[in-house]
Amino acid sequence: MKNQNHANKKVTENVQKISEYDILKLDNQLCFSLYVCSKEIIRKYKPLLDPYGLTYTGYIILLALWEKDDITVKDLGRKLYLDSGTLTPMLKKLEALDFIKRTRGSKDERTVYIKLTKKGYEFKEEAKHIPEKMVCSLELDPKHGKEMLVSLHKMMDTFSSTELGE
Amino acid sequence: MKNQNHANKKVTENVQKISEYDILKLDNQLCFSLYVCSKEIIRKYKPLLDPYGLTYTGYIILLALWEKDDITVKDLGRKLYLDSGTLTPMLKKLEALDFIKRTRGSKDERTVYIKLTKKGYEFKEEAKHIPEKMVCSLELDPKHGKEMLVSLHKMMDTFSSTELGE
DNA sequence: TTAAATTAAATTGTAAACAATATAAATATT
DNA sequence: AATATTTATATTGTTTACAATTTAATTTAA
Repeated sequence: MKNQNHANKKVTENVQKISEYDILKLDNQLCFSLYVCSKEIIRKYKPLLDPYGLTYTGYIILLALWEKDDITVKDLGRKLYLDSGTLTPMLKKLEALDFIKRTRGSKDERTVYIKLTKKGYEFKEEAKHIPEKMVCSLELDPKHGKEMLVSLHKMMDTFSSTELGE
Repeated sequence: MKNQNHANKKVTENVQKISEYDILKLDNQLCFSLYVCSKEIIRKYKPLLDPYGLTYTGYIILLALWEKDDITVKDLGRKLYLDSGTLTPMLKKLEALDFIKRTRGSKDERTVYIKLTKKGYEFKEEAKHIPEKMVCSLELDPKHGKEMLVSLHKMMDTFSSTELGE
């Protein structure tokens, strides 16, 4: 008990005075660390994707298509949180690289369907090794990684319900 | 026991077959959710920062300066994970808005020191309300938020040690 | 059935970010 | 001291991303 008291006192001494401005400190800002981590991880992807002529954005488009092929630009945008202003040029590039094919819907001429080509489909086999390499280079504790995923997905749910709502 | 067996069987039926490709699913990719969350949160900052002529990047530069004023471009870049290609034009803009002042070091003419102006310093008072509003709009469980911060900072440490190392 | 409103994708213009390079100052080497 | 190397910032060119607008097709309302 005595000991505990003593310990507490020590802590109190060392503890920094909590200011009303603490909320403005970079280290306390979730968005800043999300922003830095995503940028830096995407930078780490670069050397792994470069050999295939892919950028991170091209890569996540393929990830989406491997889960569900033959999807409209709109649905792709909903899945990836990207709009046509970003997707249209990106998809043209992926088509030029022969990963995908874009075709106007016959029933509704406004929609454009995105389909994987043979090359695009088969690239999945090669791509399996990309996340493996990334996990290594991040030296991330898998348990914390999973917890983070859960929290981030909760957050993402609030985004889609407010803005891109259905 | 019998019951449990039965339950297990049911679960096994419902459970999706785990494939070697699961690692490629968007929902399992940490980077993708970091990327989406940071983008979407930054989007939420926009209406809060617009009235002051600030972008998110300008805002985090001010956050850094409120913690430590009179800092070189290099140190600012280290803190914010940004390079001079991004910072130089950004800092010129902040100077034009009279938030900061840029002055060449007298001892070492290569360095540029960034100092808050009166307006820049006083804006801190106003800015206090920005993160408060953000936290609300994110409806984030504070406990999960803190856990996430810890994990993200661990990750950030690995970035700086490898690339920008000192 | 025509006019108005909505929708999907494309386009245009702009800002952020980075890679690569340039410039100029400081430091190290010979 | 003169040259080479390193360092800090600036510049240039390119890509990603988004907001805002346009175009064309579809749906709704009159």
